[in-house]
Amino acid sequence: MKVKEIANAKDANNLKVTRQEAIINLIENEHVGTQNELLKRLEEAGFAVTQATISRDIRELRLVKVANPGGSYHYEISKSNDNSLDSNKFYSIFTAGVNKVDYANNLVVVKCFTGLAQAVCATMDGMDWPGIVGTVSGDDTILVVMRDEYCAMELVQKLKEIR
Amino acid sequence: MKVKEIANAKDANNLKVTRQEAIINLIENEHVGTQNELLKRLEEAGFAVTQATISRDIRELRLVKVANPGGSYHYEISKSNDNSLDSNKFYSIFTAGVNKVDYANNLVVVKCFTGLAQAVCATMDGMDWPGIVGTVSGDDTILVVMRDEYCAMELVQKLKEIR
DNA sequence: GTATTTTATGCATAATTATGCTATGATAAA
DNA sequence: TTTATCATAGCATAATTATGCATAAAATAC
Repeated sequence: MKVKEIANAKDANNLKVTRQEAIINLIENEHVGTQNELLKRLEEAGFAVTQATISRDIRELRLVKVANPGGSYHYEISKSNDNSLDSNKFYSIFTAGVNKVDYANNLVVVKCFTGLAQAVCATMDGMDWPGIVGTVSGDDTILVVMRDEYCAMELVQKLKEIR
Repeated sequence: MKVKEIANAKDANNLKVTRQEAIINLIENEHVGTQNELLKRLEEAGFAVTQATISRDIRELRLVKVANPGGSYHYEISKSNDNSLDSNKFYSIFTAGVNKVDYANNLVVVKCFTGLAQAVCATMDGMDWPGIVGTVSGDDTILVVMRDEYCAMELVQKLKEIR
């Protein structure tokens, strides 16, 4: 295979990717209500595709159309995408960021290295564990409110196993 | 106004509400891919409406259709962090900002849309409710320490009424 | 090299969803 | 009471979105 062909291939491959990136950018920065609107915006940005392609992009990106309070619609990134947090990802963030885990009553305290609490907390929220009523995190500490003391104990046990 | 009329009014009013509750239930428990599918399920559950009505329900409930990894689609509840407070003058900061309220023991956890916890917390502090010992708020969660569990329960009840 | 498979996309159209108009019944006002 | 206003939902249809089929180009296999 010639070098130029490789280049073309990469360009072609990137085309879809960059277009999809552009789509995400667009819907994050303005209210796009229909695929045709998106089509026009993309055209302006130099991406000439048909509505069919955009429909497929939207499926691949798992974008969703949601109602505005006013009655119109706009596309946005599905928040359920963020939930696709596999345990592996959690483990690495957790082991990297957590210093100490303890509990008192129905409260679990997760001590993190400074600045990492937010990240670890977000990851923990994403795991959607049973028994968690809510979480607050500061700079280096996460406070996890559990339904009861037993849940707290269980969680601490689980977390200690991970480390 | 006669008693019967009141009853009818309430029934009529509840019809939409209970139907929408049924819709939420349905989409949470099985994969509903289209509004027609939903229509059939609702029929089975005793709600005879047309697709148009379902479309409107979906708009009101702000449900979204999202792609499954397999290529099909299903409806789900939007986890949209709608921070567009300004767009809706009808709602108070509380209804706009609060997502979920729960408690465990003497702690009340108020889950807010990201970034709104501070604002909501300030509003709550200003209300000067009885039984509140103190509040802490992170990015999206407020932790309210109550005098005791009974107070916590009461507060949660009050907050749920507001929403 | 050629053949085969895969990927991206357009076109036309099917499938799905949203909405203007209207009717009906409830609520509020006069 | 009578009239006006408001909310719900059906019907028909417009608007929007998804997809089967075809094509081209690229990746892979032979």
